[in-house]
Amino acid sequence: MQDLEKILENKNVKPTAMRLLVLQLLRNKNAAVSLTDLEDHFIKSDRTTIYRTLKTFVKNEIAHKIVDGTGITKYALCEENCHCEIETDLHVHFHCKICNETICFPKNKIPYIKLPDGYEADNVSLTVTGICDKCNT
Amino acid sequence: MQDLEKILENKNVKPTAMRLLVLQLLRNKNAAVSLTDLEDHFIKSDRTTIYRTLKTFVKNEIAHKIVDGTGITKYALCEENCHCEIETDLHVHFHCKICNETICFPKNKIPYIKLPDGYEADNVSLTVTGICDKCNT
DNA sequence: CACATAAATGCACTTCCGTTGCACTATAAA
DNA sequence: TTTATAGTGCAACGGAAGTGCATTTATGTG
Repeated sequence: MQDLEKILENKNVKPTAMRLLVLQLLRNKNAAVSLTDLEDHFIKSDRTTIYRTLKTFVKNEIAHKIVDGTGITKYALCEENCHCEIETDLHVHFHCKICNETICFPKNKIPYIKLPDGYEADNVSLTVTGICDKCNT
Repeated sequence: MQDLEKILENKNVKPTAMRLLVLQLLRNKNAAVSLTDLEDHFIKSDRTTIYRTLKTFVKNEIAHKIVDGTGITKYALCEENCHCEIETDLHVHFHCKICNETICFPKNKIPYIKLPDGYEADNVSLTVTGICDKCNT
């Protein structure tokens, strides 16, 4: 619990109760979570507060915003030493259409994409949709 | 115009007026379009009709559904001989955060992603976000 | 300690998009 | 012509993201 505060302070984010709770949950879950997930979990807290907490986390490079094709924004903790650089820090995500979970594949870095002249990339997302190992018969 | 009907009939879709219009627009645009885009363009037509037209197109492999990270579903025509197979038919998409357009890079096929044992893929999306050549200074 | 300021939180509300149910219309088959 | 089927239009719902404003909590200063 102590080190959770450290994580926030290192990113210049004040360790409020809400932030610590969200951070803790993100850390214990290896799947990406949505705003609604958090809302259902922290029933005493307001949606807006959680919403803004996540926004702060993304802005201060504590968490990633993940696009998994469901249309619902998910969030997951950045890896250690992540600076959200597109060449080095981005990995593949997998969305299971059965259990509806979205998980990170940190080992699978996103390969380099050569764009035509004039195009400039600042983010890349690669999502695989299918059936995860647990849901696979 | 004649061949538009052919395209639909080849996919077992009856060539109604609405479908021909949507197909024509998708063909002339090299960018992916959203339901709202079409709605704004065909102001005399109902949203639901266009929605279902797109749904039919996707089901019958006339168009792709595209995830570009904006949270808004976009659509683009399948390439010739596309069967929406993940190994061969899927390509990279680029979303420009300035002009808000999403375009296809049919030349950039999505590289093969090796998943852990037990995982089964049925779709892959790779989207690059940034600034397109037209919006780049 | 008292006060002033700023940050964080909670509540209400809005907007946007996707989706569905139902009635109506046009088209194709008998 | 009648009947069935497919397509279209209208209305409405629900989920999710986002905003404005009031209230509470934390922080700093005299």
